[in-house]
Amino acid sequence: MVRRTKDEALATRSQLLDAAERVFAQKGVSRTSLSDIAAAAGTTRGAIYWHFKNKADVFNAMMDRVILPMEAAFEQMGQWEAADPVAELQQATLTALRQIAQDERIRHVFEVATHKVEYVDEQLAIKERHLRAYTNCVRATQRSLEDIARRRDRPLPVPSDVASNGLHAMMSGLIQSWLMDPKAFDLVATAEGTVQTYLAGLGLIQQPDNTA
Amino acid sequence: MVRRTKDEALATRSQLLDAAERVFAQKGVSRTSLSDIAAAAGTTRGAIYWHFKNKADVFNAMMDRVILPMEAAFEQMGQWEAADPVAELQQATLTALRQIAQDERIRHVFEVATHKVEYVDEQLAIKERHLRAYTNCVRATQRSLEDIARRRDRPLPVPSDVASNGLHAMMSGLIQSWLMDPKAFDLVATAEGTVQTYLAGLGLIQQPDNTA
DNA sequence: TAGTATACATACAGTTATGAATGTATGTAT
DNA sequence: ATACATACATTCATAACTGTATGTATACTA
Repeated sequence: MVRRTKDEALATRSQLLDAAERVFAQKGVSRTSLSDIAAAAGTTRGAIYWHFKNKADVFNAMMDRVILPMEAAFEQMGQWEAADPVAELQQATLTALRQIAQDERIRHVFEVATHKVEYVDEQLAIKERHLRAYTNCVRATQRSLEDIARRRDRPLPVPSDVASNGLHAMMSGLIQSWLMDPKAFDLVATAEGTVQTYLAGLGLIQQPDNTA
Repeated sequence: MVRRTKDEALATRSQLLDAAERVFAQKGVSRTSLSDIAAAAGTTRGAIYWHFKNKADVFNAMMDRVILPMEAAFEQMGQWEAADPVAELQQATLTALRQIAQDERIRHVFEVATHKVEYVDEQLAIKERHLRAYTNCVRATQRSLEDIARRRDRPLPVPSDVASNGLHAMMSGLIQSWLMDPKAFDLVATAEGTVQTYLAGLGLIQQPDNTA
């Protein structure tokens, strides 16, 4: 009913995205109508159509808001020469998991992205971006592994692309199954153990000692 | 227009499920109408409503037709004492992957299950079953790993639940990312390498030799 | 301070899917 | 041969969602 100031308008925009996160996570993307989102945000569809083109646009904006910062953080890895590249690799993989385990909003968005959206038509663009980000991440890890092997002057037991694909598959697999049933296991602890095991299998670190 | 014999009726039923597999894989579950499926099967919605209750029922029947046999096959593992349990474990994990890589129908259904359906409402039941199957599989592997460790009289470097969770996460993660982009890497070859690496990390086999 | 663009709310028209109801011709049991 | 159940096809009413068009009161701007 009233014209808002610019700041207030930005606030409603982010409230709409907040609402979208919640409703998408609860009902799935296809089964939530724009009315649902508007109601959850305390507005009407008019506000949505003012700020966004349509539901796909809302979805993209919601993803961007969470994914872009995470991607930026990952781009950092391997930029400068690390003293202990193996430790750096472990840290990089585990920080992402910690965020998912701790931050509810990130978890909601990941939940939507993994089990509450169908990657067809308009959403295909997101899938492509998701895929590119994943591929970049795998390649960065691959380069890192090759660098480590070169420094040690000993080849990896498997090709570097195989090794990096396996590591990332383990990560995303853990995230997936943990999102399906968060109380089945402790995400961070399990990830620590399995990453150590895998890196030990690659001959990069010693086997963890399980004498508890 | 015509009354069919019982065999013909069963044939239409499976033709409907075949059509559902194709159309779901192409358009996603929520965006395909029952008219779409009927048209793809060369019938009308009347046939669907005769054989199934609604779209969710069609989806469930479609999943059952592929998943039930696979589950049954997995139940076999570890039933009798294997001469080489480690090899048995490797075989069990790899056969599932080979099926997905080779059988187009299984691949379609997995594609739908991973990226073309939203697990909410009616589909929640399928998610639960999926989860139970996954959990059973993880537990079976866990017991197998414990058995192996006991035979060797040497504990695993990480707790057995952590070890088995990691192995299955790697498998499902590989399947997921391969389905997203099948030409990114060779599924079976990569799985072989990473499983070997992981089992080597657990101290169960020697490191693979990469001197090609 | 008048005018305009903004930030929505409301109203409307069009499309589409759903489930139920009904029609119908044939297989099948008696 | 008759009667009924089967295996669909067709029709219909309804609900829901979408996009657009329009209304409106206010913030901003000159």
